[in-house]
Amino acid sequence: MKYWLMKSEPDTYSIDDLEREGVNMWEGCRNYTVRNFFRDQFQIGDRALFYHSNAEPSGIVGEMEVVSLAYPDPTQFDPASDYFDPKSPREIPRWLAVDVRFRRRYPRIIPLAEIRTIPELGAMGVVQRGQRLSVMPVTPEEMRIIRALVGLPAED
DNA sequence: GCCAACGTTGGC
DNA sequence: GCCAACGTTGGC
Repeated sequence: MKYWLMKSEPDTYSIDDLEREGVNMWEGCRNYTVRNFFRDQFQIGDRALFYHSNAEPSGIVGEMEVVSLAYPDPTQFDPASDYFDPKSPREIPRWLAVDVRFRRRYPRIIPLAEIRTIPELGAMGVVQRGQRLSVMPVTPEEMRIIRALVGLPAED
């Protein structure tokens, strides 16, 4: 099982939305590194931290579970979508999506400012200057530390 | 709202 | 295939 961190602006899609809906298609990623993570590394059962970006405060707000393998993101073919990509060939879709399921909301937000104070979390992409990937891997040790911050066991 | 960082695009 | 211009991300 792999661990991930996935960012969303809560004004666009928040953990409240995911908690209400249960399962959601994580669509609209238009970055090749993220596309390759989806294609090559995402597995059903992987866990992901839900991170609110451009938020007050920005930080980790809960966890979700990957419940599908990657599949072509339908929004790339939808002219009405903000994510429409007219250059993506239908036969070889350029962009992928995965389905995620709500697992838990943390009892409190873990703000980015707090993550920055923990030396063992210094390698996380989310604390690194200029790191803008919306999906990035998290190590088991980082996951353990983050869960401990909110009183959860390392395994669940 | 500002702006640094960096991925992507496109001219050549 | 280089690289400048442009657009986007996202913290502050």
